[in-house]
Amino acid sequence: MAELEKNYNPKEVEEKWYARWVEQGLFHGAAENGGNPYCIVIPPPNVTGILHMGHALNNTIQDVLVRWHRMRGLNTTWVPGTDHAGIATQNVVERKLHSEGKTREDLGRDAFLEAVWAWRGEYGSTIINQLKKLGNSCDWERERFTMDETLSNAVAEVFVRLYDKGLIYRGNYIINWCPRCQTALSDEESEHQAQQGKLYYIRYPLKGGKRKDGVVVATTRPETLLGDVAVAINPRDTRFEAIKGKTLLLPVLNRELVVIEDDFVDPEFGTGAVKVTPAHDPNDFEMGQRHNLEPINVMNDDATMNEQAGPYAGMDRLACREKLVADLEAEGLLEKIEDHANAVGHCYRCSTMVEPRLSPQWFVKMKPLARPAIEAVKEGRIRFVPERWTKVYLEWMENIRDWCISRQIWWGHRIPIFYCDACEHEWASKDTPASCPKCGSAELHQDPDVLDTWFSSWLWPFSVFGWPEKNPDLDMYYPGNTLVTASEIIFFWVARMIMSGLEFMGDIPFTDVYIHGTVRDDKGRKMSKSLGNSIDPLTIIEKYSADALRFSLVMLTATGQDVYLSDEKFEVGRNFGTKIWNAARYMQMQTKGDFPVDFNDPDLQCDQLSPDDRHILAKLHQTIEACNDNLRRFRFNDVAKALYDFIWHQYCDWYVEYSKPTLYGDDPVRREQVLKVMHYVFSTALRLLHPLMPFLTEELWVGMGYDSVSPSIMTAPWPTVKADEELEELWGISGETVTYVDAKHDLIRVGRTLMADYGLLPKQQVDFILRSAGPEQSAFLAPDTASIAALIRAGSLTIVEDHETPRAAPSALTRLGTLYMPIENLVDIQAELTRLSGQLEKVVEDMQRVTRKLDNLDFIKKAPRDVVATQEARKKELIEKSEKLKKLIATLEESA
RNA sequence: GGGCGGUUAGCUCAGUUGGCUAGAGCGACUGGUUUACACCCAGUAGGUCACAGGUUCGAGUCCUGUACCGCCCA
Repeated sequence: MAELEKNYNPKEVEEKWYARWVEQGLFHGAAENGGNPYCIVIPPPNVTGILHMGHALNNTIQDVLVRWHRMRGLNTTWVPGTDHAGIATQNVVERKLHSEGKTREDLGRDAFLEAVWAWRGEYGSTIINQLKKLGNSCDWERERFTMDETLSNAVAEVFVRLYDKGLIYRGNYIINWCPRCQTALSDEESEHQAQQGKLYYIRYPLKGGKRKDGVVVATTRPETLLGDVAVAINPRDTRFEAIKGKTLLLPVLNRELVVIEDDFVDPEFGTGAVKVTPAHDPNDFEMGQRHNLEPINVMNDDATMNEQAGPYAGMDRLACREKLVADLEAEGLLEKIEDHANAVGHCYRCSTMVEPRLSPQWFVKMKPLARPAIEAVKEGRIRFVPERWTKVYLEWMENIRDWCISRQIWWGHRIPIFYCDACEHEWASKDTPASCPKCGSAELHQDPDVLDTWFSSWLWPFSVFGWPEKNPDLDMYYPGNTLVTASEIIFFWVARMIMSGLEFMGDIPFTDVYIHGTVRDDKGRKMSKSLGNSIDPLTIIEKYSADALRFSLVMLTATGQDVYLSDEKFEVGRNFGTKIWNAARYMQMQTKGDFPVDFNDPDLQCDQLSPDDRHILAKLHQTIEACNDNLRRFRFNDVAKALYDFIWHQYCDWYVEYSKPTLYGDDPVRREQVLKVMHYVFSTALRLLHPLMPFLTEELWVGMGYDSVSPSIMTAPWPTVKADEELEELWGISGETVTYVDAKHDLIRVGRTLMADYGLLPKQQVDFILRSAGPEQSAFLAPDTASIAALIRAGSLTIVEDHETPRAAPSALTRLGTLYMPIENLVDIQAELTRLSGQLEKVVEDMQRVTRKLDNLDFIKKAPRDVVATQEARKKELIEKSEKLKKLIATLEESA
């Protein structure tokens, strides 16, 4: 056993162990090892990503699960990797090119892609290296990238299958267009942001009529009126009889507009008449289809106005809005402008305002895929934790819309659709064809677009294992067990993985979806680079250690609730680590040299165990049970709390303190027993804590010599719970003993409080007297007096029987008896009377409350028997307490 | 507009099937150079459980409504 240093050095320790674990292949799971599998696939971070607290929380939870199951002996793998983040990565590389004065068009497609791969080679493992700093026990041999050959193969395979099945189609619909990224986005990638906008009321004149004969429409986007082809009213709205069937004139352009009647129009909104712009609004598009209207697109790709916008051609959409509004006002056609709160879509990658726009894109037909995925969750084959997310999932799935999967960028999986230039045949093919299967022409071209990154992510649970190729890994690890993620990604990813798993594997991808909270700053704001409020996990690791980061995060994060963080909050974890380190140092000082511990068999002598030994053993087993229970229920903060309380308060505050007289004493038999108990308890606690604080626990595992039985704590067996009967038989642990020790702790606290109240210091060696509550208590107490006195920091403790009457002294009631602190010339009788009267008052109040309950016949009749019994016992206890207090007060008054 | 979450000690939050005498950490205050630890030890103070009704023998917990904060969807 190497001597532990006075101070724990996390940085050195963490680097050392991580390297060794990887070197020894401890993170790797393989099908050929057999056994029961446990598999988690990581939510792949963007290859452009930088570690933030959300990742830290997400990965810590996964690592806790993985380490726990690995210790339980399951064949465990946690597959890591990154996704190629099409838009984000392309943006990064384009920005870089831009700074060199180049565009991607200057390079051409192939050279540009080479540049992206080069960028990925240089910077793509940043986030992976950061994940390693957290201590994640990912199966690095299985690291995957969504653009890897096998994963790309899976993407093509899936595309072709869906295309041939008729579930992928090309269509001209309104999509979300990002003018900055110059690509289509899916509905999920357009983030609605609330903003204070304006509602413009614009008069559309009646053709051939007077100015006043027109109709006023309200719009939030006046610039789109240039693409108007109609004005719509609700057929039941009687206010517009005068214009039904008439023709209106579009302001400025004087285009002729028909008046249509459509149920979609909400008579309550604006004036009840709305402009119809089929090329720039999804609802208008549908109305246009119903009424056979020809859409007019008035914008270019970059959201400048095109030639259809007449005099506004070439202007940016917002500049156009400004100019147009001014022109309308000049013409007297602007009735009014109102403030109007609305939500506008923004690009999830660059936050540019999204433009709804008519455009030919590729879509996946989702309804058929959704059906089985809805069933899987409804039937409970997949479970959301916390459960409330089930509803969110089902709601979305039941109203699912087709998925726009084409992107007008270069970085990503190119759509495997080929066109014959000769016969215009269109088909999907995994491999690049040499000729048209229909007419044999070699004049072919491939669709220029690439697929949405999520179109590869949704295959992740099986593509990482080499699907569609059949292999043992896929058999072993699919379906996986738990998916750990945040709520933001339920639609993007979780729902789609369930659909793809069922469609292509014929089985669910995982059984549990654990949704953790969002990490926020201490003011409740989402952490973001632009707000500058992020806390960098690496800084925290530097300052407090990865273990501290992990433990604090888990301790602070209640199941599924958002967590508010600030720097100081990580002190909890650091302090806890230091506490454990010092407890280990204490044990090592006592052990002096190697002390063999077999954690499977602590080899204790039952008849040599004290109540305190039994008490800590009982609490340890309660803690194992609490850990198991809470881990199973994904209640990680309760796991952290149970361990914190056990190690710090039960073990360090009580047991270690209790051990001192024995370990510094001269009874070799007792000494050995206590040391064995300590090592058994400590080695077990370390294993329980390992998933939360992997580094510290490994360092101590080896440092304390426990590696003689199991070389690494990572692969040491997870502690097993012993049943109460077994504990009793093996070590004589009974409820009575545990109750006694709990009561003893109270007694000691009460003694300390008396001393503190009187400002007495240990060096004053106060002699306490305890009038025992009865012979049973006396029997328990007899061998403990010295240790109790030591823990109170008193000079001595004398147990006396009931009939003896101590003289007036500060005193307090405990379950084991009445404690007196007889001190010469120090008693302030009046102060002591006040103190005791205060206590009596409280007892009387409690007694009244209990009595009121017990006097209530309904309570006696209807409450369960044990609840009534508890109240009766409590009443008895309170009566005794009040009598004793009265007696104490009387004694004091006599001596006053 | 629809849905979800939150409101408990000065702060951050637990509180699971109603039995609570409402807990923890941090902070505050008092004391402490006890032979593991001041990143520590001992002790103390601090709560109308957002508000209003209801159900119940019994409500922080269940139901209805209100207010405020936050998130998601339209």
